Amino acid sequence: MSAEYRSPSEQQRAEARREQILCAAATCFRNHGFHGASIAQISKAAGMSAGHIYHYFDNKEAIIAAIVERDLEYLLTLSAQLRAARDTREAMIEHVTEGVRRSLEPHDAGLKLEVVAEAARNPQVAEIVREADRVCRASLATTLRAIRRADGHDDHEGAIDTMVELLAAMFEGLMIRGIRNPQMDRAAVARRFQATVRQLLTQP
Amino acid sequence: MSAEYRSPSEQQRAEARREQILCAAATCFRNHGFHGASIAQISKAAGMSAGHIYHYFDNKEAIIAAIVERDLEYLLTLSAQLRAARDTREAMIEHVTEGVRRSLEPHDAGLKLEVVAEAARNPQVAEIVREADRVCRASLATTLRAIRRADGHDDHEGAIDTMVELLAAMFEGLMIRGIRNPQMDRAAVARRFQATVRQLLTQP
DNA sequence: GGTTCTAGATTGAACGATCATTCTATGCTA
DNA sequence: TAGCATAGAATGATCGTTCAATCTAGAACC
Repeated sequence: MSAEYRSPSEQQRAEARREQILCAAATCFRNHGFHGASIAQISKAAGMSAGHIYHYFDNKEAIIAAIVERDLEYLLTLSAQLRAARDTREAMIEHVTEGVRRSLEPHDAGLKLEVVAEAARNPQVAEIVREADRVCRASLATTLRAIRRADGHDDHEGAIDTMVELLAAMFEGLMIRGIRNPQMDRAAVARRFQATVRQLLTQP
Repeated sequence: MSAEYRSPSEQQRAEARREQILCAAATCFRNHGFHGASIAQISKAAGMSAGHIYHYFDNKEAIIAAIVERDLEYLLTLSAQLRAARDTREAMIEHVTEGVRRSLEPHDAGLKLEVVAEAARNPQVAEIVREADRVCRASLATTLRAIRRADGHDDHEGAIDTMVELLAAMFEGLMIRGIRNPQMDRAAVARRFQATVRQLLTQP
């Protein structure tokens, strides 16, 4: 077998191994934080030796970076789905409940907050996070513009971007709320969010 | 000097020492995270030996807990100030700009996100955070109820709590937005936030 | 088809650094 | 001189990372 050639099954196997490490690392990071989780813990969770992890990742930072990069696709596929809907505005408003539920999922929220906190102090992570956010904002802005145009509104450039920021702040803030106040009335909050989004989309 | 008695100057000195440690620790936690910051770093930043820190705090966790407890008063004094204003509603809307500015302050936001991320995994920190949040929510709810009553609205119990959650999510979410998208148009976002808060307060 | 060979997969011990914490000795103040 | 404040060395654990040794699965040859 030459040094360059890799059989498909070998590539698959390597990819599966990487994924195995990333899943284990995500769990450890969620439970102990980026610096609180050790390679020893991650390797145990991934069911392999500590040294072997270094065959797939240069160092611990590279694992963090890889985890951050994985989480981009959800909002993109959502945005595409909404645009494909018959009535994009109502589809989006309809989807608010699901968005609230997702933001309150402690499983997802914990890791995402960990990532943002790390981005606040680690320039390498910050760059990845900001690029991903840029892509998501652009996608959401396109959807929003389509909705507003369909309703006959002609917003200037910055107005759409500001709507995107408000929407993002609401749902990202909800991740924090879920941790700070786990007893909140989720159904009532979902309804209030829905009403607020509707106002935002339909205002003159 | 008896074991129990402490002169006022001694108490002051001890309190100043504690504060010195907490300030240094806050800086270190903000820059490196809770687990990334070491006692050695904190002691160097505080200008004292590592061992001496253990005269004032049982362990590293106790420092974290003390830092979390310090950050309660801002929202409480704000809430009281608003209620003391001639027109509480307009005072609150007026204050949105300042609130947006504060949420986007990376200095504050970084540490607060670090605290919330820690609360998501550390039950001891979670308890402190949730109690502080409970107090803040109650205070904000009182202010909101006063505004709504003054305008002749009679909201049922849960409605006010849900408004509080939406407001909190917006401003706490803005801390995340400031990290994920530092280039956002802050003035435009502030205006949009102001309009949204106004709609929230004046709706039927 | 069975044997040999080989190169990547994998392990676990070893490394030096650093961690939180403890302890002892000394400085200082009243 | 008594007792707290303080420093800094010592401790044992654990950290991220490296490395030499072993395993294993398939290619090559007979």
